Amino acid sequence: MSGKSRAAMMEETRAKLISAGRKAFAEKGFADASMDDLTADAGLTRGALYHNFGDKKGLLAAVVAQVDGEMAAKARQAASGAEDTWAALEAEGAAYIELALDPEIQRIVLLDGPAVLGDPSAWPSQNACLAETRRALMALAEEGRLKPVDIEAAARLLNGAALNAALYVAASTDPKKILPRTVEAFKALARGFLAT
Amino acid sequence: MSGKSRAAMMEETRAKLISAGRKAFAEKGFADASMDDLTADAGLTRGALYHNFGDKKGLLAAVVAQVDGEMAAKARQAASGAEDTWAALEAEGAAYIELALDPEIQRIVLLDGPAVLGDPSAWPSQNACLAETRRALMALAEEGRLKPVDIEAAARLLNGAALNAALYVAASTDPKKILPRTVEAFKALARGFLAT
DNA sequence: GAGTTGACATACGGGACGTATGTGAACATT
DNA sequence: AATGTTCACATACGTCCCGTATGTCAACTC
Repeated sequence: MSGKSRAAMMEETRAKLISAGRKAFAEKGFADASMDDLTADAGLTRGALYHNFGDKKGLLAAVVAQVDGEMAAKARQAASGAEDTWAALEAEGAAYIELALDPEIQRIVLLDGPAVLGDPSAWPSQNACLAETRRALMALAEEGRLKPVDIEAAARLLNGAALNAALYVAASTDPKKILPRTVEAFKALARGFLAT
Repeated sequence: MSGKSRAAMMEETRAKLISAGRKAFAEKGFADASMDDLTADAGLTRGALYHNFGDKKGLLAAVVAQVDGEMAAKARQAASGAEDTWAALEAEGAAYIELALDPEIQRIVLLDGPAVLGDPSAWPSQNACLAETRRALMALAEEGRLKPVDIEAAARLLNGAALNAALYVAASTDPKKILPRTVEAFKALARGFLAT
C-alpha cells in the first residue's frame, strides 16, 4: 500500500490547489494573486491548475463553492437550535452577518466572487447560502406566517441585506459594538415579512 | 476666444477620460478594459490618464463617483413626489432597484466597484446613494415613526437589500415580470422598520 | 512487453500595467 | 520682449502574468 488510486491522487492535488488558492485570494485578492506563486505554494505548477480547473476563474469558482458550502452549513447549524421557524430565519440571518465579518469570506465571496463570476444566483455552487434562506422562507409560507410576497425575491432581499450589512460592520472602527445593533436592525427589518 | 483656460482644458480631458472609462468598464468590465484602448478612444494616451488619475483604480473611482452621484440624484427625484416621508423612503428603494437594472450600473457600481475599491461606505464619493437613504431614515426617526434601530445599520441593510435584489431581477429570465414583485417585497420588508 | 492514456511540467508568445523620460506650449519674470 | 520655468501630456521601456502549445513520465490495457 505505498500509493493511492489515480482518482484519489487527483482529488488530493485539487484539494491542495483549492487550499492554496483560498489563502492567496483571501490575502491578496483575486486580481493580485499570482498563479505561479500559489501553485508553487502547493508544491505544483500552473500546469496542474490549468489541467484541473481550466483557468484562474475556474479555481476561484471552486474556492467559492467550498467557502459558500461552509457558510451554509454554519448557518443551518445556527438555526438548528431555534424553537420556532421564525426564530430559525432570524438566527440564520444573524449567522450570515457574523460569518461575513471574516475577512476571507468578505474578500472571496462578497467582493471578488460577484465581480469575477457574476451574480451569485448564477453560480455553479448554486449559492448554498441563498438556498438555505429560501428553504426557511418556504417553511414559513407553509405555516401561513408570511405576507404574500415572492419567496425568491424575499430570499434575495434578506441575504443581500445581511451580507451587505456585514461589510459595514467589518469596515467600522468598532465592530464589536456595532454588530449587535446591526443584528437587531436586521431582525426588525425581517419582521416586515411577517403576516400581521 | 480661440482657446480655453488651462484649468478648463484639464477638466475637459478629465471628462473625456471619465466618459471613455465609463464606457469601457461597462462593456468589458474593469479587469478586461485596456487603458491603451480607452485612452485612445478619448483621443489621448495613457500619459494623460496617469497624470490625472494616478492609476487605473483612480479612474474607476472617478467613474464610480460620477455614476453614484447620478443614481442618488435620480433616487432623490423619485422620492420628491411622495406625499409622505415613509412613501419617500419606499420610492427611493424602488428607484434603486430599477436603477440597478442598468447593466452599466451593475457592472461598475455593484460588481467591480466594491471588488476594486473596497466597501462602498469607504468610498471617496462617500456613497451618495447611502447618504440619501440615511437622510430619509433620519427624517422618519425625527417624526417618531421608526422603531428604535441604529440608523446607520438600517441604511446599510435597506441599500444592500435593494441593490442586491436588483442583481437578481436583472439576472432573471423575465425581469419585467419579476421587477414589480421584487419592489413589493422590498416595501413589505422595509415596513419592518416602521414603529408599530 | 509494447502501445496508449492521462496528469502534470516546461517553454513560448502576447498583452497590459506602471514608470521614467521627453516635449512643446503657456505662464512668469525681468 | 526674451528667457527660464512649469506642467499637461506623449513616448519608450521594463516587468509581470496569463493562457496555450508542447513535452514527459508513470500507470493501465491488451
